[in-house]
Amino acid sequence: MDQTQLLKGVLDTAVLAVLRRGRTYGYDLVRQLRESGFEGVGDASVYGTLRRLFGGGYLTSEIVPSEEGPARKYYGLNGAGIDMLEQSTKTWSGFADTMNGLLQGEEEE
Amino acid sequence: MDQTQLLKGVLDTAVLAVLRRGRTYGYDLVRQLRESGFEGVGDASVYGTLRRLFGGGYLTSEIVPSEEGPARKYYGLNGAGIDMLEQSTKTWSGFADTMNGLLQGEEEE
DNA sequence: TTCACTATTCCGCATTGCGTGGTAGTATTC
DNA sequence: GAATACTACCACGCAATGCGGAATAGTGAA
Repeated sequence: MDQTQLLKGVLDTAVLAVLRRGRTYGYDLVRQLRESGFEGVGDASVYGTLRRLFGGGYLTSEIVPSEEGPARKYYGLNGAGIDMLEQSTKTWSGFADTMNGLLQGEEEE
Repeated sequence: MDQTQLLKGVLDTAVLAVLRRGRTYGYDLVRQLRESGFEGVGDASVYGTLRRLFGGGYLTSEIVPSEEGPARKYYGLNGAGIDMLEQSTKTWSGFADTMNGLLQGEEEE
């Protein structure tokens, strides 16, 4: 009923997609995701995703002092991250097509 | 990377969508899902989904003896199931739009 | 008879990944 | 110094899928 379960397996892709627009830190990433439509996304989920992606070698990370709070941890895509984004974009597209076909009663051929 | 995680939160919708084409039993439903594109879906996942949906009051169920094996358990949509399908179709559409927007770098306004 | 295979249903365990609630630290304002 | 915003992160729980296996029923082969 809610997006919770839909998010699974998609949040990493969403995070990578936001990161493609430019480097950011977790707190801001959450904000961007919510503005993009994932309103209910939890910050901890995003931090966890960032941790997983970074641990998997898909992201770069750099700590930058801030003047309005604690230091920010900026993340950015590296080569592997870009590859993964492309890859999972394809997976998503195929999946979405399958889903849409099913939902529309596919009356083609 | 694979569809495993993507399936979560979508399998029920997919099952309902297949059921809208007509009543069937689990084994055949698995076959239809695989033919539709969800190739890796596990039978136990589908049976679990059917059990959940039936338990939630979204399906009718009827056991029919078969001549080629054990009795089949036919499932069909009832009113609640149809409502749920409509509802989750909307949720899915919104979600997919959000995702696609993110992935396409949304250069609109 | 026993073995193997197809058809069909279902259970238990492990895993993955998101949410909730909580912790903690810095800067600003009162 | 108390409150509030900004920022990062952890531990625990839960939901849902996969995997492996079991059980039932029928058919055909060894």
